[in-house]
Amino acid sequence: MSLVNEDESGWVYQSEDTVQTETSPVNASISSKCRVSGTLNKTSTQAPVCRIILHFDLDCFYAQVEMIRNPELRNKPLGIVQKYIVVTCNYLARAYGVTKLMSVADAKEKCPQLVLVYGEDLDPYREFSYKVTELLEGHCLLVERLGFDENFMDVTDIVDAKMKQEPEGFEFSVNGHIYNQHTLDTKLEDHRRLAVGSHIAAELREAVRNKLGLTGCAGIATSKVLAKLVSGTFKPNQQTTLLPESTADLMSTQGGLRKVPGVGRSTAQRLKALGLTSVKDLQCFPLASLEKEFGAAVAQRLHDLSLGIDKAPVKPSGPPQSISDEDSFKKVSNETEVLEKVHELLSSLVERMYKDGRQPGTIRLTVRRLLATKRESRQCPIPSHIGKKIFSGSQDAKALLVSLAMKLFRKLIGQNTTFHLTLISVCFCNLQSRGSTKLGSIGSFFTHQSPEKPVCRAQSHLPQADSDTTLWTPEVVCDTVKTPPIPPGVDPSVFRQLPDYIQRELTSAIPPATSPGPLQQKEHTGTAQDQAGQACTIQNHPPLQMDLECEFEDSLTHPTWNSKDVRNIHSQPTPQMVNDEGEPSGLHCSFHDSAGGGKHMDRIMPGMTTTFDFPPNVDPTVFSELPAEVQREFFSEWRQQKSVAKIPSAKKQGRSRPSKEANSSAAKGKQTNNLLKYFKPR
DNA sequence: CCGGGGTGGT
DNA sequence: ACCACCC
Repeated sequence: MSLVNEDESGWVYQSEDTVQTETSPVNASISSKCRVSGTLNKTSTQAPVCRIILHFDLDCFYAQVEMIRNPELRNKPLGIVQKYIVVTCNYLARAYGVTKLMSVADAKEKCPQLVLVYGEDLDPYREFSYKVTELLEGHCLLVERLGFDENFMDVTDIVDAKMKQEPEGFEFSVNGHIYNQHTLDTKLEDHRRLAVGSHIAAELREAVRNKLGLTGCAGIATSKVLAKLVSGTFKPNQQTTLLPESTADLMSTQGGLRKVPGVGRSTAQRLKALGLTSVKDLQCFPLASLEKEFGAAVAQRLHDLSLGIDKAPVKPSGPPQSISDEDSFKKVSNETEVLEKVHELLSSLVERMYKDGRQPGTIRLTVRRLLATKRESRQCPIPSHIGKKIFSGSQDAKALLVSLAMKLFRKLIGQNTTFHLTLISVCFCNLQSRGSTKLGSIGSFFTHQSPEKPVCRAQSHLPQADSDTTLWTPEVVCDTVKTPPIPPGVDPSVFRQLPDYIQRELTSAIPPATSPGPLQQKEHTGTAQDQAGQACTIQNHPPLQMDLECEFEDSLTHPTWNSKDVRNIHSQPTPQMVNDEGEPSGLHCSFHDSAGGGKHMDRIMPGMTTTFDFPPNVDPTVFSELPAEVQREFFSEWRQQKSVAKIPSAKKQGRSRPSKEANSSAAKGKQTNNLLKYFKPR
């Protein structure tokens, strides 16, 4: 990037950051702030100042999404599980000591009543994630995603605009916390601008909460690193503004170098080898010495970061650069199994790719071998005739891609070599926008939508009435409890440190000592090596989720099923609708999943008991012994029957397309009957 | 390092 | 193709 940027206003912003070499690094970080020297060619009276950067970080995002999808989970300690790992959990669970990336066994030990939900299918999270980004983009186009649950935003221009509007004697104030309780000095331009930024952040958080039902934290600062680091100061659902004078403090109070975004595991190791473990160590380390280890560019960046200096602009993310799907497992060691996995992955991928509306130019296959920490990959171009088939939704696409992927696989593994894989991943990249030329470079955002409709990058897991309707619980959850007893199993010191409303939620979550609903523990009649160490119930998450997943999956595996139907069906029910359906509710049956159930179910630890929405006339034991394929097919068909029975019509979602092969319902019906007969009705 | 994703640099 | 980084 060039040193000089010119923005629309005619200002010339020039970075002037030769400060690092100065005497005290700490002072440097303060004085260098975000100083910009403005040379103007327009009428203006003031020197332009620093950028105002916001960082948004949703609170335990996956857990929030699951609590929206199934509000019954709201007042329960909840963990989201992938394979045998609790990847995240809500705050109730955290109060019991459950943490991110804890094993299911450990988590259950900390919190026996922990409710677990499978989170291996990322579609719902991806969808909510993009909804958040899109909402932010509605206010300012400079939005950069970081993972699914964080966004940066450069609101400098909005701040500038608002500043101009304010009357002369306007009283500036900061919304939310100020880091270190530093006092706002309204005589300082930077302070005023940050104060305005804090109000923008508050508005945006409110919008996200009102429109999407999601809470999160925000950090307001003058650079991305600082905004990010400061946003975590007050944790759930709060925001913090960093005034530049507190920069050194923020940086030096970071636990270790690993806390600085940009310093990963390997960099931290190398720094440690140089004797550097704290942020201050790095700040004080001579740049020249750093350059010997890392080269000039990286050294400079690291040094900057240690001072909270981050010149990286907020880069609008736009639509994703790649779309991938992966699966990990204990063992895949023959080509047939590989073929199966690749088929599964591509089923989901092709559908996602189609909904995206772009055409992938490249496919990549990645594997991880047993005991290998490294991954290996091979990639190749996708012949454009195949790419077009994906784009147009042709059912042939998948088979062609599977054989392409298998060629890549052989290139990786060799001909008749033995192998033991623990992961396979397929990735589409080099995504090309097609058509819709008027929309120009952002065309990919909008391709394939009906003109008035913005893109559908995501699918349909959102509650239907999308405006301000109430799915989530209001802010005050339970006012009635004044001095709550501390729930059993909770560390009292931890408990007291929790925010008030969490404490209230926690206590209100103490089991009413009545009948164990479907959410309660179930015994398991353990089989082989019980990896989880103990029985646990994974919340079915259905009825809603099974509806969604089964039908979704089915649409991909069934050449005969027009996927348009699928979108219509699964976009229909809202979570509440499903809940109060009063349906004979398909008893919640549990069975050992070793034979597989829904997507990915077959790879869960053997000892785990799984709760499903289950047809009443089917013997679970018999069912569990069926091949996974058959189980899956059965489920989707059973679901489909239920859905068809109760859903009159529906609209919306996804790319609309010509309903060519419209009715294969007949075929489906037949298959269903064929499958159901395995279970001898009545 | 686990998980299922993503990004960018060489 | 791999490496680093992020969540």
